[in-house]
Amino acid sequence: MNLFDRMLEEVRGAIARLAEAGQLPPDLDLGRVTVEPPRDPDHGHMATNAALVLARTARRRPMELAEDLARELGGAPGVREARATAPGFVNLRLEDAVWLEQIRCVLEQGEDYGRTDLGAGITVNCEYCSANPTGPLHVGHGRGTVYGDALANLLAFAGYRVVREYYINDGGGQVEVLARSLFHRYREILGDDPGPLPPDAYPYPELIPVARRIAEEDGPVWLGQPEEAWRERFARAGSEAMMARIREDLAALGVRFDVFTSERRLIQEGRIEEAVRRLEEQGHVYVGTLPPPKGKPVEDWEPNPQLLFRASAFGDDSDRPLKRANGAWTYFAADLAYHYDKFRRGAPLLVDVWGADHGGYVKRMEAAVAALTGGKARLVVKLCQMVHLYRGGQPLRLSKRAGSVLWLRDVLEQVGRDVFRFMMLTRKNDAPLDFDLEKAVEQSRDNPVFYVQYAHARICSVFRHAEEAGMPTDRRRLIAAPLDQLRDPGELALVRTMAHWPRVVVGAARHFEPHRIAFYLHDLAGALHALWTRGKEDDALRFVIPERPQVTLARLAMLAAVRQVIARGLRIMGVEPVTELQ
RNA sequence: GCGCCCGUAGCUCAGCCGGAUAGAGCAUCGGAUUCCUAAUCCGAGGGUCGUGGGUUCGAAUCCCGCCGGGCGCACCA
Repeated sequence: MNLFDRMLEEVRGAIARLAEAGQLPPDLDLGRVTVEPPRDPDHGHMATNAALVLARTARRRPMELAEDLARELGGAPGVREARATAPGFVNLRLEDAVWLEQIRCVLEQGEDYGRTDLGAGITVNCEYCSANPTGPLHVGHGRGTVYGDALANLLAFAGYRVVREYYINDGGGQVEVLARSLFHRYREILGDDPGPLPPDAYPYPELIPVARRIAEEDGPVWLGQPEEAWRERFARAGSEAMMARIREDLAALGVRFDVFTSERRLIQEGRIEEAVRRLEEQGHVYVGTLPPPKGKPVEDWEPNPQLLFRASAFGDDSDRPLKRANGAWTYFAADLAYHYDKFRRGAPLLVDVWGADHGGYVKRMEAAVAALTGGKARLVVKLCQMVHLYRGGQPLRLSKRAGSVLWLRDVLEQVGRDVFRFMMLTRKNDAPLDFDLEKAVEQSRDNPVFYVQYAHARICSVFRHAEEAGMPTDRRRLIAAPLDQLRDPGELALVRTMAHWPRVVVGAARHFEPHRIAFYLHDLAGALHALWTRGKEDDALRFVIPERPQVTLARLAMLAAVRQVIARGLRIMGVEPVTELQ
């Protein structure tokens, strides 16, 4: 249990004692009682709002109740001071030893320090990336993929059983476009002049080798054939080749999925009919005509009766088509079947990471999950906003039409996986993100990646020096270090920041916000850098002092613990901690 | 027109389930390097938290209106 939860228990105990003594009514609702670090460190290490929250129902003045609580808490183990302050907070100061003991916890628990059972072993299916198999990943895909991957790491650390899943959209119209694009290249290769590339075709040169392989394997047999004859062949070859390329891109990003699910396969296995039948049984499906779209007028709009899902009964703004006017299943129908499939594979919590341009799709998917699972599954959709690319402060103008796309792979080659991953997590998911290729490569001081990496590397450097000086650095000795040697306010501030880690994990996991890890690591690195510099000004504060082995051992233990927490945080972000920078 | 997201310092953004005098980085200005990595540190200036109401002990945070920006709005994905 982390320190804040431990103190919350003490607060609850104090409230129970007051209730027993008749100074508080029994059975108060303690749901809103919190123990948090105060914004202003002068107020103490922790503060509880208990008196403020309970005053009304207890019919007590907040300040008086706070004073009663402070009196009770003053005697709690590890509490040095408990003081009531206006308007009714109780500020707590803990014994230094309590904080310092966290060092030993970190060293003993290692990678597990900060792990929580928040998820209670519940299976969560995280679906992210899921880029169409029609081309390589670009930078926008990169953001959602990094976010999803870090979120999956975070949830796993927070006690969920995590399934990482990629949905391959290989069943719809976009792979037919891919097939036509490939066929165009195929004709070019075989000298059967197809004319200029049609405007809706994918212009990527990455398609040329795929077309060439078809030409080599099949020869000219498809020339002059109608689309129905070659579509399947080209669509299959194209999507498989592009998925192979996407898997390479994912590997370059350091992302691994547990499951790849193919839309085409879901369709072939009759899953759509199955899911729609289930909705039908519950009376959520009907044939009807939707009103015309409200946005820009659609020129070829005609009122058509369609098979519809009664999404409006589940909070959506309108009912949604399951079949097109031509009778084919819609993408939504397949996606609905897909989500039902994920639920039936054993995940009551479904997390989808989408681009912000799919925001209009959220409600209908939530409605579908609610209807299909009878409310037994919860769908959480996280939208990632756009990435704006810059180079040296100048916005990068890219246009798909002109074929000037910046592939993720190229960016990774330029800036490196770790920089890219960290930068993608320096904003919360629903805020747009500026990414400057030049600054990221520069490794300049306004690059937060290196600020954090530098802290880790500095600690590694201290250990190298300690070993050269013949100081013990093994884990066993560090765990037994005399932590009471750490008395400097800077040391204690660093240790307290480090001890916030379990809290950060819980907050980040509860809100599905891995960016909080990045901001926390920046703070922790800052506390380390500050302490470091004081050692340059005052010899007594240097980490390694050969003449004072006890102090040195305690400081090395502290540094080892901080390094452990930084490394853990970086790994959740999918960033490799470095041991030196040059 | 409707839905979702956003609006916090000159710029880019944090702000945890409502909490105390609203924070960080960049930029500007002033300092710190014999010695564990200066890719660092210390300090200063800079904010009506878009705006108007409401809820309450307390609102950047929750609710409503308005203004401004982004995304989306049958039969694509």
